[in-house]
Amino acid sequence: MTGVTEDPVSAETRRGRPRSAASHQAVLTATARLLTCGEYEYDDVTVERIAAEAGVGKQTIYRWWTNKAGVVLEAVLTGHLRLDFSPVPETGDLRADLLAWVSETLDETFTEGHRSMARSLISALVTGGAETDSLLAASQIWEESPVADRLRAERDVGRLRADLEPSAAAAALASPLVLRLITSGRPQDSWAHSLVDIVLDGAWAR
Amino acid sequence: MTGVTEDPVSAETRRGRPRSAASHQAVLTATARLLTCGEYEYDDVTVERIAAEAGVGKQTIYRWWTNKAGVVLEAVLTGHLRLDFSPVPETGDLRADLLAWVSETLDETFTEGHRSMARSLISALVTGGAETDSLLAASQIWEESPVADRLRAERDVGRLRADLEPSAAAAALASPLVLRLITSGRPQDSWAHSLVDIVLDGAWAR
Amino acid sequence: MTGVTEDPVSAETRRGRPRSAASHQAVLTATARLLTCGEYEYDDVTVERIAAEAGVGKQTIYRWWTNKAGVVLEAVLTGHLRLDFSPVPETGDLRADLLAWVSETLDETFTEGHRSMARSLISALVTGGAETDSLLAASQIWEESPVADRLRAERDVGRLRADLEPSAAAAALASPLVLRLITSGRPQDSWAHSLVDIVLDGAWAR
Amino acid sequence: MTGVTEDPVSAETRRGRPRSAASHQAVLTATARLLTCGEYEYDDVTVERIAAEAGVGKQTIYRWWTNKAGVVLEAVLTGHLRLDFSPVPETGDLRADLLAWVSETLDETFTEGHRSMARSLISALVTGGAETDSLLAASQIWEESPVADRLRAERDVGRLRADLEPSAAAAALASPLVLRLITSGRPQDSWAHSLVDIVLDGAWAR
DNA sequence: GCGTAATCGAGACGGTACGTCCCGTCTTTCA
DNA sequence: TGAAAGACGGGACGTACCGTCTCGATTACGC
Repeated sequence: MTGVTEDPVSAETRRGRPRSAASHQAVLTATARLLTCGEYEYDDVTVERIAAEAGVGKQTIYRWWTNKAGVVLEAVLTGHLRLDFSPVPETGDLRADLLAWVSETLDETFTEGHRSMARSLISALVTGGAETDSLLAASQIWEESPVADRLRAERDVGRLRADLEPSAAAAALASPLVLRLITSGRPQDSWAHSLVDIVLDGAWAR
Repeated sequence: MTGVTEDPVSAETRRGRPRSAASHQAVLTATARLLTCGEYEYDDVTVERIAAEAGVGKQTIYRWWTNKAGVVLEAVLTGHLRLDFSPVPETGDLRADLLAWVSETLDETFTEGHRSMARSLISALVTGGAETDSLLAASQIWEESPVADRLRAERDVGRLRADLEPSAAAAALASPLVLRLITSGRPQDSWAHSLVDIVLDGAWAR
Repeated sequence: MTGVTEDPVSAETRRGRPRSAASHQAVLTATARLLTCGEYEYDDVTVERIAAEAGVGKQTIYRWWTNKAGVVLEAVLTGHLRLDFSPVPETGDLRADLLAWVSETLDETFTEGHRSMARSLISALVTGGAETDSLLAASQIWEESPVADRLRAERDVGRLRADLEPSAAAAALASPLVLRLITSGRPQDSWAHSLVDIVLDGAWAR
Repeated sequence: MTGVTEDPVSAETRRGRPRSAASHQAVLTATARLLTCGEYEYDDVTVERIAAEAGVGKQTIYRWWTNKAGVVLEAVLTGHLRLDFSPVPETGDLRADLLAWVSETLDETFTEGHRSMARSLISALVTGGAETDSLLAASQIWEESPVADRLRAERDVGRLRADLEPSAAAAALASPLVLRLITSGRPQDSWAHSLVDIVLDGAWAR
């Protein structure tokens, strides 16, 4: 969407003060819009296109970010572009909840829109260089995920091992899904359920 | 393994000069050589450079593959370019072996060379479009990993649950490492060890 | 007429399958067809296109000619591709006849089809190298033109100077038209008529 | 002189950074330099080489001209690249002067360097398409030639017919030479002298 | 009448230039 | 005076042809 948007907010702010904050926002929302519209992959979303979509000069983008990866990454980390992990259901039965979450996640995210966004995020990280790494490092992505939160809660009420590292467990569960998401196709449900079994029960024979 | 553009119909009676398998191979080995020499990242390895290194015309590359990503990906999947996972030690103590493997993997692969290659692989996947997906889908990358092999062996002698899915367990262990590898910096050893505990013992309190 | 690369020695005892005269003809007619259809300029008529149009292998063309210029030139010189100079009218009044011829030539040839063909011929000469030069040198293009014929006839009956070189006079009349044909647009009739006056009357004041 | 793609409308209020006249000039001088240095023919002078020689991006060339032919043609028509016709001697004897000029022109220009440049010019014309035609149409190439100038002067002092069209006479003299220049080899001096006789004396018997 | 040899159409080969697109920087004009 | 517009130098892309080469199939001649 381009021409129609004469945003009243940006119209007023344009007067006395520089539009800087408005432009900054416009870039992030434009980036999110382009990436979610389903028409463009990461590589197709050029800086020029973002600038045009945001109604912003290219230089304005380079004033705030070092490159496209930074823009995309900030769009993700600030929530303009959500890699929407579903919330974990709360039936009281942890295994059933996790199984439900995995299934839902697979169903929800194995749509082209979500895959494209995940790829974009990874691309941004991969091509972004050192400063994007630090951006992500500060984001505590696993620690704040719905899965980690749930596992932490279960541990705190004693249902899970006291020495459990919730972020590690969440990573063990979610990382394989993410890798599958950006690479191969949707895995079998049985494969995903095995994952839950492993994380909960471990591999040892009893 | 033939190129991604290979057509089963053409197996009948192809007219004209047949495609040169030698050129095909030369491209893959040249790609591997460039990516391994430590001098170039994925983006620095241009199609023209590959062609020059392989002593091949650029058009020949585009005759076999749709783009650079396809070339790199096939180089990986055919083993010309190895993402060298360390072998798992065999002391008899599975936990100790996996811990050792994780530590070694972290040490070995968190060198710029390995990270670069991982980034290249991911870039190829992410920019490659649909046909690279199918290439990877057929690759059984986790099923063939040293970790999956070891877990399968342990299961077969009864030390691990009979219903264990080795590839899922291997994914639970390795995927988080891969994601860290291509994104943030080297994780703490303690974080990695938590991962081993989860995969072996599970999360449940005893 | 055989191709420029034809070797008289080889005509005697050639082994193997003889060259196909049919293919040779097909190439020339295909070249003429492509160049006259109005769709292609000289540069657009590639060897590949000629081969396809003629239903002939590319190598067959290179077996007979050294390059495209040779093909086009032979097509012209053998009459497959005619640079149709109109005949000169024969009313008995030389000046009127030449004026009429000039006007008709301008009208007829300043159509895109003819211009394109003239350009093609010139291109062939310009890009063709030494052997195409000799081809043309042997063709006596001005000596055989309708204008030269007419001037020669008039000279032989004593109406023109006995020492007149008909080919030079024809060149003086036709060359400016050809150059205009391949470069600028149609000249004024008055400009063309001045040309006739100069060739007939000369420039001296009387 | 502005480029062929220049648009009169754009003269009003152009936004953004204005086009660099310096780059425009640099391209033309670089083109002339390459074509004059004797090392390259028209086909050897690639757009990339021009850009490099001019210290200019390739895109900048395509921003001003539609193709290489346009560049070369403008270089010629703006005098950056001179098709150096010799000046006509001034002994007072017009016939002797023109004969001398013809001989000198033949000697001077039938060197590979001049032929190469003439071929380049013709190639540019022939491959340039419609917009190069208009460029040339406006160029008055014959009207400004040394020969036309001399003829005009002689007419103005009454030695040549008052109704003589100098450009037509110059064309009658020079065009045959140009055509010979780009096609066959150097003509006989006698042939060239016949040309002068025709232009001065005309063809009629006296 | 059977091999030998050169041709045929077809199309891939190593090259090279093309014209387009994008990067990240710069230089204007406008509000 | 800050930002939009857009040209700049640079460089990779994917396409189109060039002229050569290699296929299987075909077609003549000489043995």
